[in-house]
Formats: sequence, C-alpha cells, structure tokens
Amino acid sequence: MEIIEVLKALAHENRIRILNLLEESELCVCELENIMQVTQSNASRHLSKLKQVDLIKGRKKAQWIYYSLNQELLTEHKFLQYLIEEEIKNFEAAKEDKSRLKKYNSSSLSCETLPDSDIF
Amino acid sequence: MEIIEVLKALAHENRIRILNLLEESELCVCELENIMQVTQSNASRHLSKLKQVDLIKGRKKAQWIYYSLNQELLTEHKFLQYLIEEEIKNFEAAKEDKSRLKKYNSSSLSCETLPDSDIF
DNA sequence: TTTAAATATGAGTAGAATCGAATATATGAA
DNA sequence: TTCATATATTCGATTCTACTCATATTTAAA
Repeated sequence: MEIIEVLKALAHENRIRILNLLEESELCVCELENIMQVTQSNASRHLSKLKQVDLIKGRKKAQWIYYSLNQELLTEHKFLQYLIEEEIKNFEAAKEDKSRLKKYNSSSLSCETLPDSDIF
Repeated sequence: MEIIEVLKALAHENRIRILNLLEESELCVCELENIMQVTQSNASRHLSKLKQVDLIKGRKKAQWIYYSLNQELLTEHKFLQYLIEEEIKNFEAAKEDKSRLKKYNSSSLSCETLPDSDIF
C-alpha cells in the first residue's frame, strides 16, 4: 500500500462520503449517484480513484457494478478502519447520506426503478 | 475537527515526513529543513498547513519555534494515532528521515551550529 | 437486431495546491 | 543601534485536480 497515494485518495469530500455509504452496504454507481445527488460521471470518477488504491472493489452483475469496501485492507491498516468506522460518523454530509440511504433501503426501490422515482 | 481539512493536510509527502519526525521529538524549522533536505520556505509552508488544522503546535523560544505533535488531538482521534505511530513507519522516505534524525541527535550539534556543519 | 440503460473515459477548462526566490518581521548578539 | 539568524509570507509560475459535457462500451430487454 502506497500510503501517500491512499491519503490523497482520502482527501476529498465525495470520496469520504462514498466510503461512508459503502460501510453500510454494497452499492452500485447509480445508487450512489442518487443518494449523494451528484452526476453520474462525478460518482464514477471518484469511485475509480478509490479503486485505484484498493480501498474499494467492484463486482459486476449484469450491467451494474456493485462497489464495496475492501475489508482486507481495512483490517490490515487500522487507521483506515478507525477513520471509516468511527471518524466519518461525525461528518455532517455523511450523516445526511446515511439517512437518505436508510430511506432508500426501507423503500421497495432498487437501482432498476430508481431513475423514475422521486424518493430523493 | 474538520475531518476533510485534516485529510487534505495529511495528503502530502513532506507533511507526512514532518509528522513522522515530530513523533520522535520536538524540532525547529531549521532542523526539519536540514534533516529533510528541503528549502526553508518549503518546510515552513508545510508546517503552517499542519498547524492550521491543529495537528501540531509551536512553542517559541528566542528566535526559534519548536514544533511538536498535538498529542491531545491524536488521543481523541485514534485514526491519527494509528496513522502516525504505526503506518508511517513503513514509508521509505520516513525511514530515511528518522535515520538522519538519529545521526543528528547523537551528534553534539544543535540548530544553532547546524547551518555550518556538514552532517547531512 | 435495434434500443435503452449503466458505467467509464476523453477533452477542455477552471480552480487549487505547490514551488522557489525574494522580502518582511522578530529576536538575539555584537 | 546595527547586524545576523530564524521564521513566515508574498509573488508569479507551474503543476495537479476536479468538474462538466459528450462519447464509447457493455449488457439486457424489446
């Protein structure tokens, strides 16, 4: 792990918000896009930075790619675990994202029906 | 603590190297400058970024300013403690800095005599 | 096979961060 | 008071990041 590269990957609000959401559950790009209310290309680009340094991994299923935290890396590097599991909690934007994620999870919507819904 | 601002402050090799050295002992700008082999303005600039987010503090003594880690912040935020005390160890540039610091500490030089010495 | 949706990426641009050199400020020593 | 040293800061140039828009690619569904 290239520590400086990892720290650079962590140094952006949207990427921290993504890690925060993935800590809760695996999500695809269009779900992140909707929950975070950012453009598709914005979400995709930040995901790609996180993936570059192995903080997350992607699982392809049909035309969707489900992203999740790379738990092995977090286990090996406790500072990442503390950052993601304890520190981000107190970040305001992250709280709001989690509340939108809850709302989404308790709805019957999926990434397939999401585009036409007005849940957010 | 503004987590995003702290993460941005951490996202630079020289600043990580500074934190690594300060973990060992309190140091003034000219000592850091010499050990890290960077220009005076470079060292000063990066110190000021770290101070802005409270990662370090400065103690003035005569014309020198001795910088040290803000241990309270590290204690409150375990991810910082793990990052600085466990993670940085494995970063190559940081290892080299520590070895130069040891050499400096075991010499009888101080920041007052340093400028004219050829220890580095 | 055509169409539509999900995702990634290229191009261009705007803004942020970094750098060294020079300068300003503060302090101690002569 | 004058000079030298330590530190911070201003400046202009440069490099790095991030953004949006448009397009390419993959896959499923019609």
